[in-house]
Amino acid sequence: MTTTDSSSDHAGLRLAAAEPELLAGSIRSAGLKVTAPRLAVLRALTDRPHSNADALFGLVHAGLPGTSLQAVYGVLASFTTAGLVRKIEPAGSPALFERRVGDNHHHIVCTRCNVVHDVDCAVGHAPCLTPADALGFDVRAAEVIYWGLCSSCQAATSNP
Amino acid sequence: MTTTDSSSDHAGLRLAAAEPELLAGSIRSAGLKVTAPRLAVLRALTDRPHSNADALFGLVHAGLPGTSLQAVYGVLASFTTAGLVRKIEPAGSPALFERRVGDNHHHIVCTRCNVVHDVDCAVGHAPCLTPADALGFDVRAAEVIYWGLCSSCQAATSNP
DNA sequence: CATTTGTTTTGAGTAATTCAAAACAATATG
DNA sequence: CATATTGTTTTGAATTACTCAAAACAAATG
Repeated sequence: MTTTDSSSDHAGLRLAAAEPELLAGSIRSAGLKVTAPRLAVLRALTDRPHSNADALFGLVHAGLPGTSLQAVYGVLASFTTAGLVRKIEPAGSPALFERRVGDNHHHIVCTRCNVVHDVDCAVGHAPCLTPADALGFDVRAAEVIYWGLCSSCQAATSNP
Repeated sequence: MTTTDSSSDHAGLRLAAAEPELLAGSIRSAGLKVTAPRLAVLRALTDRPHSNADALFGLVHAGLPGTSLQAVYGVLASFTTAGLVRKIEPAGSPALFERRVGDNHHHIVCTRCNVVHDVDCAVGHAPCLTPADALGFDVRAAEVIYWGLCSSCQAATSNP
């Protein structure tokens, strides 16, 4: 664990020290207790958006060896219901998580290497939120996933 | 097994008799052998689009008790790769299958009762096929899922 | 009708995730 | 600041949806 100097609040914010406080702050303001596994998951997710539970477990466990995979699942579940992270579930992939929430953004997934990137939708502000015929549904969200080949995989495919 | 009268091709098509032939025809023209489990799965999928493997197994097994769940998975896999059915995988749900393929249509899912309906996209012919920034991807498909409350669930929610 | 090729059965295995009880830790309270 | 309360994590097991592999079997082909 990094040295958390509790008297550091008198000084100017140094980035390395400030970051854990920011993470703790967002956990606290989501109404959740701040714990070491939660900080570690949130930091891992900051560094590696679109990670799955297993990858996050690997990152977290490296710095905090006591942490269990189930704890990571638990942290992710509480974060997701608290609106602190967003869970995405592309076909054929385990669930992925990201901190970018509250905006209406979508994803583009490479069918070959499975890399995921964020994309904003083409159609203005609230893209595709109105289907041609909502069939009486009260539509609350529209989820768009683009599938294709990322540029590296296009390159790898043309020169094999 | 229904009586397959191979001499029936001389007569006019009766609907009850014609249907198995139509099903067989589409299996054959997908380059697949026609078998009883395949006919049964395709028929079940005609009657109940957006079914999962388990539900299809139930329907198929009722009429063809020898059929195994793995056979249903096998049939669905071959149908999917042959382009005869489409597999959709909404978040939090097992995979669903439908016969409506080749057109660009999307889905609307009830967050309460999980009912699924087809929808055409609002934005013309190839909806959302162009993300704001494709990030160098060669985009091949766009998948849209709308989430909301279906009309029955809206009613059930307002008068509890 | 025999052969080939593809399909299904049977049985086992796996990945991702969830559940439950007990141990434990963070915040609220006296 | 000690303690109670509540929420979190650990440990261990279970479950769901799905895949794999070998042997038995059936459809199409010549």
